[in-house]
Amino acid sequence: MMDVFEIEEPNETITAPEKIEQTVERLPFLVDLNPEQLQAVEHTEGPLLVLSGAGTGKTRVLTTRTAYIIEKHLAKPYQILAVTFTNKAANEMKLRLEKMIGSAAFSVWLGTFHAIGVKILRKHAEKLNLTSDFTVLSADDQERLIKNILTERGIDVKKYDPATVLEIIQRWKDRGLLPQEVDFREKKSQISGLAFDSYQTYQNRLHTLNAVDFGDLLLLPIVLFRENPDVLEEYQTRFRYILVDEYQDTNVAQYLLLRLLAQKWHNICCVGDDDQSIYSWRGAEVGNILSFQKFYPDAGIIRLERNYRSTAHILGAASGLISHNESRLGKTLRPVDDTADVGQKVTVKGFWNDMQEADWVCEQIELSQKRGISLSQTAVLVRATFQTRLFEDALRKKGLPYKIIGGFKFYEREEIKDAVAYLRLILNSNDDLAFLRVVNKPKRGVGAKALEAVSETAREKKVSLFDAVAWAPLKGTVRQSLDSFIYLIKLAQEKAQTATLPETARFILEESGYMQLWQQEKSPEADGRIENIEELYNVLHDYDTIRDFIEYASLVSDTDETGDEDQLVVMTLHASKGLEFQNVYLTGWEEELFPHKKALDESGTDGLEEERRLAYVGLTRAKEYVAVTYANNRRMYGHWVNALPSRFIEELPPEHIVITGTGSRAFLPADRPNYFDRRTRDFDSDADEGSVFDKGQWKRETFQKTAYDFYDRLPMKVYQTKETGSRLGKRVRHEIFGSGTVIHAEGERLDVRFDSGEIKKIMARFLEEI
DNA sequence: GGGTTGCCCGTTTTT
DNA sequence: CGGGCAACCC
Repeated sequence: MMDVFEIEEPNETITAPEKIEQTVERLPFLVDLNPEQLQAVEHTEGPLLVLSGAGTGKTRVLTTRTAYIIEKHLAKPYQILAVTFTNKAANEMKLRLEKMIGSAAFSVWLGTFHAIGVKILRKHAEKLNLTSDFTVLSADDQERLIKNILTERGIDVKKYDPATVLEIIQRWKDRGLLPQEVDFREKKSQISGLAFDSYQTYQNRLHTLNAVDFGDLLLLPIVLFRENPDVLEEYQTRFRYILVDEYQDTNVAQYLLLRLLAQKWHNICCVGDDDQSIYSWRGAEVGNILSFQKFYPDAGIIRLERNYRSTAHILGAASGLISHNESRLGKTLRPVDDTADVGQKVTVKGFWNDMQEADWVCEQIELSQKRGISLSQTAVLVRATFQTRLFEDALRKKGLPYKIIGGFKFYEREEIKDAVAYLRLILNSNDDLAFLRVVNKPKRGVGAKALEAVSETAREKKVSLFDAVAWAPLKGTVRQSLDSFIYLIKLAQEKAQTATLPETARFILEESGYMQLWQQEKSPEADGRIENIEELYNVLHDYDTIRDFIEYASLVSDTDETGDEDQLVVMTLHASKGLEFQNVYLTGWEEELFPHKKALDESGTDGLEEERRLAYVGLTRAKEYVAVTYANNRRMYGHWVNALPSRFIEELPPEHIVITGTGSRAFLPADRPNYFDRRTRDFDSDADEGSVFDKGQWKRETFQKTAYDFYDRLPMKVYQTKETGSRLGKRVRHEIFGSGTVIHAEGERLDVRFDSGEIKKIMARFLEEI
């Protein structure tokens, strides 16, 4: 739950840390640590990078370190910032911390990057010309918005995919770039040109909606800090210690944010594993971890290599595989105990086709279940979601209880989004996006024509769609049904004053006829949808206000799986990161599927290495047993495709694997070029010296603003005194109003006389200097 | 304004 | 093969 930040910290004076001496003699929780972990906990002052291999106890280090800082009175709980990527990780940490230090755990600023971002933004929203109740757009809201923008510009959205445009914009945001900061040379293709041209409009539109998107939750705090050094200082002073989980997955924006916050005390501890960086396609910059020392020259580095999870054979297989990667800091996983049983070798098995593969896996699972291995200790991992269907069928046939993870997220389901939109409308009837979502759901006879009339009126009167209904030129049934829709929402708003959240929700969904919509439908999914809404009511019980709930729902994508039942899981390799199982089945190890063709086509060697890291993640999920499988023939999109075993299979050291059945290596064509022999790989030859970061990893077109340019540029920007007056007289360009001259400047608010003669107040960030 | 057909496309997706 | 979506028709 998102109850992370509720405690207001007491306003007490802070004693300088050096003045406090160790008041706590024995910290019992330290005895469980191995020497490296202990070192990571005790090295509190100055930047520290903890390279933490899979299964080496990084969460333990993070939580213990936090507890240590508090118990040693180096800082108050509320002076510590601990960030994670997922809510799950944040909750886990909070729970463990509470066990160690009790309720003080709840005063630590502990949450996801995005939750921290939202918290900061809400507090200072007005400085960014937002109000503190801004909405966080969901992924589909974002897409609809960008689609509207493209359509308005007469772009054929069939030819130019809005999702791609949005993605390009997101990547810019991931790199901390505002519209005016994106280099025009990034218009490398037609589609990126479109993104370039739409980015500013997109931001303007968000702004009018009093909304932000996910990227903004990181980007806007940076803007806030850049433009308000006093605000930045407040946070810098507060956060004496910063801890970061999964550092290999941070993007540039997150890096910048951390850097800003850590600038005063420099006590930043980042924990991560470069070998598990699998989200570069989402904007993660593995460079953040690879060049930590470059950013923080006085940084300490500690390697955690003692693996508490897997057997020696599994570790050997994983280490052997990942050693084929060039771009890594280098780390070798060792079993904790050399004398322990080395366990079973990794099983490698090939099949004629995908169905046989699935059948075999399910059979094995059934067998091991009979031998006493619980299903919940078993995972089937796939590269792509379409593979899950096969296992679904096979498992159902066998009657084995299973759960497919991923794909359909609770809060992304149509019915849940609809229900949430109703709630949003009750919370704030000016929420135009919510209005649009539900105004004709169930059907109220409100079509495009009526909506156009309403939005026309809204534009004229400068009011929300909701308020515009009253004035809009509507007649007949549309008039009637819209009026009663408005009335119903108002009624619900009243009810919300006194009723509980589930009651309010039930009221609006029943009275609006929304539930009926699904009750009448006879499709097999309809029942599921109703169940989901019932489940939503359950979730709502945990919240006091719509606002609290919306905040939660907009930042959390899945219901934290309750899963007490003994069922096995089928999921993607990506989704498996951070989890562990006794037995793991790694399926579909075939060329083009894994490594995936697209990864190779789009990102070449970097792509291949990321795929290999994915394989490494998969292998290291297992405690005792791993089976790697592949099929020679696979049904894809209706036709049969044949495939070669994955090159990754060849990269597994022979001494750690056992090849069984038809899965002979003879399947590998003898004449296949050794295109994955790393010695023959085409690599940047002039980069033999220097950090890992300098090697081939960062071959980018020189014009592109790499993370580096921005990293170097940033501190200056922040410490620059505000250049209020200097903007006077500057020639600027605005996305919509065209070019003009700055005639008055008041902080970031500028008065611009546009060439059309119009004078407008515009925020500097919406302008581009020309 | 709403239902139906036919066409396109098909990796991964922490928030 | 099958879902999603836009053009198309009633």
